[in-house]
Amino acid sequence: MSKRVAAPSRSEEVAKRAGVSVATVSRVTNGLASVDKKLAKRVWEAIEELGYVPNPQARALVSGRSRTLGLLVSEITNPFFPELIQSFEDIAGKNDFEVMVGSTNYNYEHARLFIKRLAQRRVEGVAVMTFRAESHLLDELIAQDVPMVSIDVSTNAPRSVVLEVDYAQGITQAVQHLAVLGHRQIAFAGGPMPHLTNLRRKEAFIQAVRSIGLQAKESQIFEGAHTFEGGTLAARHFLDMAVRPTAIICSNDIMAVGVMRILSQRNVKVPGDMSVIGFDDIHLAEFANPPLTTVRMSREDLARNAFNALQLITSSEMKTPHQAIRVGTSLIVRESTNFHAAATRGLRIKRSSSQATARKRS
Amino acid sequence: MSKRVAAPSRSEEVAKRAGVSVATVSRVTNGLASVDKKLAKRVWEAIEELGYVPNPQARALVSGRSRTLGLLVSEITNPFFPELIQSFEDIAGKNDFEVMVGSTNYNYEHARLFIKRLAQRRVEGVAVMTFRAESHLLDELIAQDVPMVSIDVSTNAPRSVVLEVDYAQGITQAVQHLAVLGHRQIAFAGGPMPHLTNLRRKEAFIQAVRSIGLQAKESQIFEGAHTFEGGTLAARHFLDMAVRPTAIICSNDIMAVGVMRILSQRNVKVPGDMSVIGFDDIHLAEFANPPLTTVRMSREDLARNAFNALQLITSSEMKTPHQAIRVGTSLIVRESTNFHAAATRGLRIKRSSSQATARKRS
DNA sequence: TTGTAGGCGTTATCAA
DNA sequence: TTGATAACGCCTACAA
Repeated sequence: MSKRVAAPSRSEEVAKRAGVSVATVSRVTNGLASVDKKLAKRVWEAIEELGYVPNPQARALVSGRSRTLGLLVSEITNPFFPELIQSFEDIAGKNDFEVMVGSTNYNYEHARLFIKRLAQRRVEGVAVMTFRAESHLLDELIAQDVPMVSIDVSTNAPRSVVLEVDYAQGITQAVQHLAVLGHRQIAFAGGPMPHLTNLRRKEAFIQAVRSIGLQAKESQIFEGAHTFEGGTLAARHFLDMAVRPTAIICSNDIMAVGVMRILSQRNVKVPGDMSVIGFDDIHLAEFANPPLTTVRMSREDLARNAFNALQLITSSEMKTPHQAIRVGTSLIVRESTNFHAAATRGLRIKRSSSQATARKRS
Repeated sequence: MSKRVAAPSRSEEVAKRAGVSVATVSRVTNGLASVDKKLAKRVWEAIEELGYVPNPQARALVSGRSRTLGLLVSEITNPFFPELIQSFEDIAGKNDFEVMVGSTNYNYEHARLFIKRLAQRRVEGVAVMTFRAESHLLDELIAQDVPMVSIDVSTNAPRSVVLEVDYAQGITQAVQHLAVLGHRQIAFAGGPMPHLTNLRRKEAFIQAVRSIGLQAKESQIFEGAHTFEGGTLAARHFLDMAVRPTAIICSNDIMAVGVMRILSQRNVKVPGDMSVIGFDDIHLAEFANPPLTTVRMSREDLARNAFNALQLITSSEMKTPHQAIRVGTSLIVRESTNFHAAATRGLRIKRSSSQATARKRS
């Protein structure tokens, strides 16, 4: 109820008011059982009246725990990340942790500076939520011996955990979804292959296509940039092929939007003439025209798992080191995919890896 | 060069190694002039060799300064904010401040919790970068007597500064841009008027329209939500009017995208049949089809001014209290605006507020 | 169950 | 200019 001004009160004042020692106040605020109920109540009242809040700096100093976590993303302005940041901060906040958010901006120096600040502030753990394997960065963190969780790329450092994204899950759903709609010429527009995540997405695609008995032709796989322009290039490539694909899976939503722009310019209707699928499920996907069918990678899952992993490492000293945590992906069907007239005759859909009938296109 | 592991070194170790006292080490790290050059050099060497980094918690404890700032936004996932957050963190980081980022999520309780955490962590200032006048929140902050900077809504608190966004600047540019293109029936799709920012945008529009000698008819002003759906509603409203506008200015980019969706569905070409202008200049604007002409409110300006204001309050005790800082807006012309065939005959464009010739539409 | 007192790593005050 | 040393606010043996 009461509002103090300026100088926050100290435990000593609380102690005085409650007629106990500061030690008892400390015990109460830390929930140690060994406090007489009556005293505890008096202390809580004093705390309430004074609006006392323990000084986290003093706490950190004596306990050696900063109750601060680091979160490193690629760019805050990349629409994939805000939701991840939000989720991570929420769960961290609920557990009384603050989080320092920083970005690599795809720039090693920029990232290094941030990591330096993390170390200075004595963070208790860092979540490296970037999709480029910045192994130098990981090394830097490892050298500081700070608990770490990363995506896809595992390290052999003792206090680190990796989040393994199951790209295959969602991409397989995407391919099967298209197959059910009658598509047999399915193309893939991927990102730069040096990056592990893109390689895995591509491989998941190839795997998925084969598993329904289709071939994964080289010409139907385009390697470009994960950008709008990358999408336009991919679209042009596929459109100019002798045998046009009837569907394009992009390894990123923004590429898909680029693809759709070119299709629109060339008067190729989506989804009438061409189905398009994205990856990530950023906001943009929903507002695209038409709304984009896409593979969702849940930022909430990523964040929660990252936080929990960090807690695990810090607390239980990890009996099972180098443990990997799986994070799923799943298809979100919107309006950019549909039946394709020219590719109607049935395909046998199957989930196992046994043989399926591949057919020639007429 | 050298990498330590685990336990960071303390100033005492540095002192020992350099053969000085901890006091001298402190003087060196804080750049106090009164240190012998030779000694200082020895200290720096020791610092380097040990990889010593001052413990910020201890520093904060004794200095009473947390070197932490708070940043409150509406939602991190709203594409307007990430750039603002990024800029704010960058400039703060460069000045050795950390920042705690939180969101209201348009939910008072959620915001209150965040503010509580800010107070607990003893932030030295808070930037309230939200566009709804959450005056309760401001009061909460004021009660804690923490330096504060807010947008649009000024308080009479001693240690607070307001950032006055000059909506009129960009909106006037937008209206004049349309006028030059021959538009005379210009409509405005605004957000909920209870919010000061929306009111100001609308008033800026009315002012701008009048200043070029046109009337601002009630029917040409739509009040809706700052959402995609809000845009669709606005578009329907305007499309169904007896005298259709030839251009629509939206007080938000996402509305503009909603407007364009309906236009596309009704086969109204943008910009051929209808020009559309947004507000904010979020990423989405660039990727819209066609790319959206919009009024940009610079997040970088906002962030920089907010940070500087906070510094000002904290340091110089502000000789001029309740000072307001102006932040400009400006038109970014892309492809959603153009000449309108049916509205060709010239308008006299003028920048001053003198009379202009208004003409009847034929 | 409670209180006393030492220490966490710095900075700031005072002598020297 | 430098060095002891007392804070800063809290936690945690250890004693009572």
